[in-house]
Amino acid sequence: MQGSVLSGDDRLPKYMRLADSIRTEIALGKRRPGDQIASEAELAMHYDLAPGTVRQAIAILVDERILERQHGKGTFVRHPRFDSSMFRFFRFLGADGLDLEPESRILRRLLLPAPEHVAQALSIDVGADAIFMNRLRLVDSKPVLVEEIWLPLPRFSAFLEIEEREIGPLLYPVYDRECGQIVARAEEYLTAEAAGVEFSSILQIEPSEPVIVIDRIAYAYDDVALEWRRSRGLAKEFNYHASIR
Amino acid sequence: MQGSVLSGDDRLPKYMRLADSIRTEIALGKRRPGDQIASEAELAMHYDLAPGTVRQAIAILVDERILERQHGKGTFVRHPRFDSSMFRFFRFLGADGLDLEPESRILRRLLLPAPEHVAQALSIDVGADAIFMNRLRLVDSKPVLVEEIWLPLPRFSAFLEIEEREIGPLLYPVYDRECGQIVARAEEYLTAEAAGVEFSSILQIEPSEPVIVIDRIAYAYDDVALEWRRSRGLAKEFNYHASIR
DNA sequence: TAGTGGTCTAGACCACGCC
DNA sequence: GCGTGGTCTAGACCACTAG
Repeated sequence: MQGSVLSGDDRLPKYMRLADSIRTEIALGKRRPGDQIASEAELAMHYDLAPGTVRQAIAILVDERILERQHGKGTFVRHPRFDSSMFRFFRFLGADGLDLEPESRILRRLLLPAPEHVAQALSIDVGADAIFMNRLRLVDSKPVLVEEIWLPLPRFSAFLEIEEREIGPLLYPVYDRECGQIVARAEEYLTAEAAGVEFSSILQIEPSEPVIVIDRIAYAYDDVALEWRRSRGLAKEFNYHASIR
Repeated sequence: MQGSVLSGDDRLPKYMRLADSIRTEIALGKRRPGDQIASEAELAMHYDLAPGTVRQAIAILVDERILERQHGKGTFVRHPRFDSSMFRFFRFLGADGLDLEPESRILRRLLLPAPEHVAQALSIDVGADAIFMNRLRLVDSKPVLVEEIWLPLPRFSAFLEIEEREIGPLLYPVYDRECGQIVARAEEYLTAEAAGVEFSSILQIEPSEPVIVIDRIAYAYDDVALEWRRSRGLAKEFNYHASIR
């Protein structure tokens, strides 16, 4: 049992360096969502650490929602599942009172020069070609959400080639399957404005009606920005809940 | 050092029962924000626990933002300070580009029968008398926020007697000082709507302009609901940020 | 029954803040 | 120098899951 050595700055605590090491493995794709990682005892043996130190490292990653523990089974790379997270903001109820996954209709998908705010978020050059996509989300054939989505090249070049019928309402599984890009977390910025002429006609409301605007930047495990998205939805359907301490 | 015994359900882990016990002490007011709690070694001695078990208990309360640890100094009851937390949503910048604490002007303060949604949130009877307060918040003498605030009786009866000039822009310190009520956490619900005639005239905007509506229920350490508040502010000034994983 | 994470013990030594 | 929390060790035993 040749004790492997922790890499990284040895002035850092061992539990941090072990957490970094596991996080990096996941970022590199050596471990994928759903995979089981080595048991605490195995990790302790492998890195020549006390069990408590290993637990501390895993606790960090559980807290970051990168891993999840299942008592009696093992520790697993967590499935990030917030593609349909607009449900955190909007409730789309069907006739039966149940949540509906809005249908998706792609209006445009093409290469365009990235505007400044997008380029900056995605760390690409202003004016460099990027994939732009315009989607409409509908419930009962009624539009509820418009999305503008930007994806950087060459990371997502495969995305332009996919047939439209292969793209369902959930994009992040497509990014993973077709482009090998896993979205691990996101930052969202929220505001509200009057719909205005452009979006009121798309959303079939009055130009003066308020819409919620949600900007989202999605990141990979290694903090590379993968997607910029701006969604506009009817304020009427919007309700957000937050706990503060 | 006669070993005290942990109270509570002895089927629960000891670290949870210790955390409950400390939390209860704070809820009862035996420990107040800013107070230092016993050191880990003292707690371990007092309850006849291993140091690691005590650490685990404290970690829970640190995670709940009830305690905070300061290396080399001790562990303290945290000061909940989110009265001015509208800053998490709205940025009110002065001419110098710095954050401003909006001034506060009380429009009304009186006893009224509680409407249903308020009564439910505060766990009082519908129609029972409660304190209602209407405030306007201003920056550079321009209105930016209107608030409707409800407080339950008899808990807050002293609040009606306070002179208006003693009530500053921050209410929670007043609740503590004058009524002995400490706000420990809150739940917020956010939506947007057109201002409408009533609020557009107060906020000096067009009735069609969008406003953000934030409902907040504030709770004590023992989860008793202390305050119901609805704030309306200019959507233009609003920007909210959230990280999701 | 074997293997996993969850709880708990009983320490040692280090790093920090303060006097 | 002293008391605090932070890191780390080296285990034991319990509770849960699965074959």
